[in-house]
Amino acid sequence: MQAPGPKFRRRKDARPAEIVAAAFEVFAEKGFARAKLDDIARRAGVSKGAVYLYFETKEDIFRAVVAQGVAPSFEAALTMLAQHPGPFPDLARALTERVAEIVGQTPVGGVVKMVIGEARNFPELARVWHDQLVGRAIEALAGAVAAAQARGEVRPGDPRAHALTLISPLLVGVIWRETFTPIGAEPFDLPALARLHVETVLSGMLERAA
Amino acid sequence: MQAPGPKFRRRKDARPAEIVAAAFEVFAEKGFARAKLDDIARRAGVSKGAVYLYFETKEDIFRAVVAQGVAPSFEAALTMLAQHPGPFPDLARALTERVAEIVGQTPVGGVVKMVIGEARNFPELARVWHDQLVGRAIEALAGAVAAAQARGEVRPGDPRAHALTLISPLLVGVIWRETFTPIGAEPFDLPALARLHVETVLSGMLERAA
Amino acid sequence: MQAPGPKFRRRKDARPAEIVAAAFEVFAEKGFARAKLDDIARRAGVSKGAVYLYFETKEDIFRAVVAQGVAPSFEAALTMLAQHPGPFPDLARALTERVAEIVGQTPVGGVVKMVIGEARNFPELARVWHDQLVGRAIEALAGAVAAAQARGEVRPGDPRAHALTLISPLLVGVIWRETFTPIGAEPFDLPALARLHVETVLSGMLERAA
Amino acid sequence: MQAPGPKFRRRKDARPAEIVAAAFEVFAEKGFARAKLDDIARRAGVSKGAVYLYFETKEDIFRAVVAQGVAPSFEAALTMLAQHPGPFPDLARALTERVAEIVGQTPVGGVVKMVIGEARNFPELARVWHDQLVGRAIEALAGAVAAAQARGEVRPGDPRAHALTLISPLLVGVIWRETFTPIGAEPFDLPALARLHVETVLSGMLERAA
DNA sequence: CATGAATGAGGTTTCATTCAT
DNA sequence: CATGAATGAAACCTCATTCAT
Repeated sequence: MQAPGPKFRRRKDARPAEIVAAAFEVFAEKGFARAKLDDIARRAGVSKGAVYLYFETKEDIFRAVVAQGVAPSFEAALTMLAQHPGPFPDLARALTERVAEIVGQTPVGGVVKMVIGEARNFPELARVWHDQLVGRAIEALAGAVAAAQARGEVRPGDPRAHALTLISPLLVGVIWRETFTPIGAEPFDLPALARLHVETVLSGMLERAA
Repeated sequence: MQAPGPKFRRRKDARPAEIVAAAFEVFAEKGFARAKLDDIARRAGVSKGAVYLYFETKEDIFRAVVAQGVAPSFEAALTMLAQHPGPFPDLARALTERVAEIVGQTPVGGVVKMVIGEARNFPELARVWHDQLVGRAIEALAGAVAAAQARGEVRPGDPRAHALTLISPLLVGVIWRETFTPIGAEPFDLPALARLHVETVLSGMLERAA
Repeated sequence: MQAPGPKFRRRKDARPAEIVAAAFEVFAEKGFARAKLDDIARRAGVSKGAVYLYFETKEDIFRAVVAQGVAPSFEAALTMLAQHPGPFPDLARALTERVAEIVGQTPVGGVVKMVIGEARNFPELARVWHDQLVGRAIEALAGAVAAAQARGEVRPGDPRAHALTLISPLLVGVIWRETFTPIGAEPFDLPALARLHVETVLSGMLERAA
Repeated sequence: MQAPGPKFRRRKDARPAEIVAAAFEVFAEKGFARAKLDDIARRAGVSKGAVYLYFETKEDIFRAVVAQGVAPSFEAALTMLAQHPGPFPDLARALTERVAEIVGQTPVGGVVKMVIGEARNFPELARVWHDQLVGRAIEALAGAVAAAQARGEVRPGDPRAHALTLISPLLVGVIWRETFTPIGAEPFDLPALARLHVETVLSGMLERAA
């Protein structure tokens, strides 16, 4: 009933990761809707049908891509945040440095773009990203700020707002890279940005010794 | 000089704007690909065919939405930036306050989301946004920073980076509102955030009187 | 060293029959098109590839199912018909009783459904069923009726029509069971139906003793 | 609006019926699964897309075809059954004659085949057919039988079984026509069959005047 | 012999765009 | 100018069939 065709090798274990990797590239490049299954499959080196051996639908692949994007080594940064005992400036410097590294060396940017662009269409994904990453990070950082405030290290003010002040430029830096660098806009040097930013903000946040 | 025409003459001229307004809502809600011409037409109160009397393609509508969705509101802020004569802190406070207002009272958020999500698919739009808005804003702000640095008001460091430090939290605040508030995440109070942020950063940016 | 258990000694010869049995269930449940090779293989306890060691195509399996689904059970009834020497009422009673049994104890119903539903798509199957079973049965029964008419036992009238009168309710009973019982319709008691029916019809068919 | 008007393009009112008619032919010929939307559209003289202006899915078209198949003038027969006041033999003769007519002149046969073949996959359709047609007919006929039994006109026995005896040959006749006539089997003359059958059965059902 | 991962043609469904009215 | 029925090119997804292991 169906036509024959050539075969390839069997790589059951490796396939899903290969497909997710290929899908990541295509989704990051085209967005969800313009990404074609055909492209994903071709880039993964498999047939369209093979993709459906591992994922139920195109949305499922997207979910896998975004969910996997949560992982990359932010865990370490979050743990650092939650447990850091020392003075606030040290924490802030270590954290922004670490985040700048991650952001510079992993493709989080692509995922961030996807999450922002498809949050309305995939609310579960927005929720996962909030609950497991962004929300946790903000709360943890706000917690550290509040503790520092209690110790008199940091000036008063909504700790969540302080937290946003601290990490926003890095996020905007990634978005800039994803959005404007491809059309030739001058890029930002993220590590340098991070260093300058953290010192500026620390100077402003810390209670001045009168 | 002519006498005003019949009533629905006015309506005729208003059509394109009505369509763009309707399209804006649909695009902001669904994203480009999931927005249906049918929805746009219905929400604009016209037939699908009528849309094609004013726009060539769906992409054209999108371009119009993105082009018109923001520029007007920000023009004033940009002018303020370009011409502000006074000391840097005054400018920074005026600017962030103005931006927080705009961001709180207009649907820029939706457009920002679209630009980020569709930049790869519509590079001209990314370019327009960069050249006419974001890029200009950054450069103008960086210029003001550089001038203040020359006057010894602001500490050394890449002026563009300083500029990013200054406006990022507001941008992230809008993105947060578009991305995570719909799934129940705690929102940020943007004006309050702006006020706290600008004071913090100013304290840190300004050269300390020794 | 241990002697390998005999568990791997699958009854090779039984395989095709097992597959046909599994296929029968799936076809009866889903119809030809919605029956999946995967289901058939799984239900037969073999791999999909194994199915193709014994059958060329899905259609082949279907042919085997339909061909085997009937012949065995009815052969005896047909022989009875062809050879029955006694008076017509005895034959009619014996036959309907036998048919009711078969119909009650075997899954002919499923096959009947398939033949009716797929006759246009598999004309050879319709032909096989007609030539080897239904047609033969009708002709044989019509022959018995004609003989009885010749002996003056049965009233005049097209013998094939009389034959249809005699067996239709049983056939409709099976179809009812397959079609309407699953949705909760009140079922028919086939043996009771057969008994009442044959007596009614005999009373009507038989020439009245004057 | 009116008039034998423009037969060109826009036929919104006529389309659904045309599509259902075309679909009926294709479904009757191929069955649900092998019927292609393309064929249905082409036979209806429209594009594939146009079909989806009037029906949500292929299944919907099928539902419309089957639901419409319930209508054809059985209503009159059912009313006749429910209200017939006269003696049972008159009712039986009128009814079988009417049913034979309907069955001979309308394409119920095709629908019957569909209902039998797809009952498991479309249980709602089986239910509609049972509740609105077949079940009602059986119950009404059984009611008439029971009334006749109460008047001493008809011999004892389950009234539903008597009802099945009465109408089964006609149903089997239609199925035969759909299943075996296309492959060259000798057809049945349904009106003649109906006449012979009803007389036979009546002779057998009626209480003999002792 | 047996397995099951892989293939890819084929079918359904969507929706931007057109054009007769 | 407006309408909205109609089009048809994609795009997703299924599953019979094959063949390397």
